[in-house]
Amino acid sequence: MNETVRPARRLENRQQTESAICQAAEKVFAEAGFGGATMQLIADVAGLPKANLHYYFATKEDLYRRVVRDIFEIWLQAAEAMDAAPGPVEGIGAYIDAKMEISRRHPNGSKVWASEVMHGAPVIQDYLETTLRDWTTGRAALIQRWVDEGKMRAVNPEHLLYMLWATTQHYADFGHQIAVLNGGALTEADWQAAKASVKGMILAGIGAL
Amino acid sequence: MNETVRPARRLENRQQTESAICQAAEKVFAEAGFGGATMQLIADVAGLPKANLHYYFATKEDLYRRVVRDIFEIWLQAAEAMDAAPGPVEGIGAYIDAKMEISRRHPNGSKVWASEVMHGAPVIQDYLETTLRDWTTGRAALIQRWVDEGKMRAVNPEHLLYMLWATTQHYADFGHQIAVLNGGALTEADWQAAKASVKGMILAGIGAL
DNA sequence: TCGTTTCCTGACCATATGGTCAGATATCAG
DNA sequence: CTGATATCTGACCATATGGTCAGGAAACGA
Repeated sequence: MNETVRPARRLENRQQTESAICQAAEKVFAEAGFGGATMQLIADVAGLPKANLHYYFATKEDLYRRVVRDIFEIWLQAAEAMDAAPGPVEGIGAYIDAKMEISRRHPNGSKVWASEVMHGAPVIQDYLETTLRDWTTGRAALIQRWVDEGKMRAVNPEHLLYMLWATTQHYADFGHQIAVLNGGALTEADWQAAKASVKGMILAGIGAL
Repeated sequence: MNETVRPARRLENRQQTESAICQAAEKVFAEAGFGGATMQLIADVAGLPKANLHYYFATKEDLYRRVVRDIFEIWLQAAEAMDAAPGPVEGIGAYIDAKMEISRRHPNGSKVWASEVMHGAPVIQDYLETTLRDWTTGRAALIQRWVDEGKMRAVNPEHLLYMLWATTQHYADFGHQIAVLNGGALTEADWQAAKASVKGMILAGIGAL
């Protein structure tokens, strides 16, 4: 029951295997969607027998839930950059940087989340209604404070947040489309340009530049 | 072979049935993804026997391809508003209005497209490489012209287009999430506010307001 | 009316999938 | 070393799915 009781050797193995499964699952779920993904394929990618997956995750949905939760945690952490900031230029700028970096490093997680929401959030409805809602309310209030203090143009805070999510996640979710139009995957320089473009547009849009 | 030869009664029936199938398919594909959608469910939604679907569309992929193509056509039409415009305020403003309206009226089509692209565009790769690429090149040139004429701030035209797509389609693709955060589906007033917010932010962002 | 073509459909099939389970294997505490 | 526990896996199963097909019904031209 208690994981701290579990011996070192086994615990290490367990974490390693679980991590491999999650990584494989994230990739497969992102590329095929929940319905299109198969436990067999995830097992193959992870290099494990299918039955072993069911030892770690009872059902496909359990595994999926874990993958979605992971990306959500990552996003929540990225938001902390926004809180300590003295104003919108630093706060929103840092948030954009962080979100863009996540789109670059975790494109599959972003896709899984997008897919889940698009399908009506059947397994993460509670996250939306609790954690995300609270988070949104708090940041909207922060933005409103900046507006009241005359640090930025009077924009609707919620819609600004939607725009931040939309623009940054677009580079993950629609990465394939962008790559095709770009004539190949984005280079380091391309990513810097993308980041600068998004930041420049939005900061100018809120009148903070 | 030639459809104009087909008698009126049959032609009318055929179009009606085909339309019903496409409408049902769009809904089901959007809600379940390509892999998760079943011909049986599409048939049920359309109110037809499953075998009948296969009379109109040989395979699931054929039907899917049709649905994706339909939304793509709609988007292409929306772009025409941009061309005749004398400058960015009218052109981009009209484009945002049109895209937002499509997000509102055809959220399912937008989701199907997003899902397709996220999965690596297995069936519409050619659209991306031909039609969409040409379209993008043309509009980027138009935007660059506006920049050169001093009608707007010097922004990267491609990234501006990505931002336009991201922000407008977000209201369709993530409509569920937005509805939850909004405490219910967007009302007419909410949509007007969303439209105004997106337009205001972006037009200010490109220095055209 | 009549033969022809198009349209429709229930029943069926091969296959793939999520999940199970008994038994083998490895690791552990004592 | 030994018994107990956790981990692993090949073989298996019930079910669901995309797709087929033979034959019936409806619409058509003449």
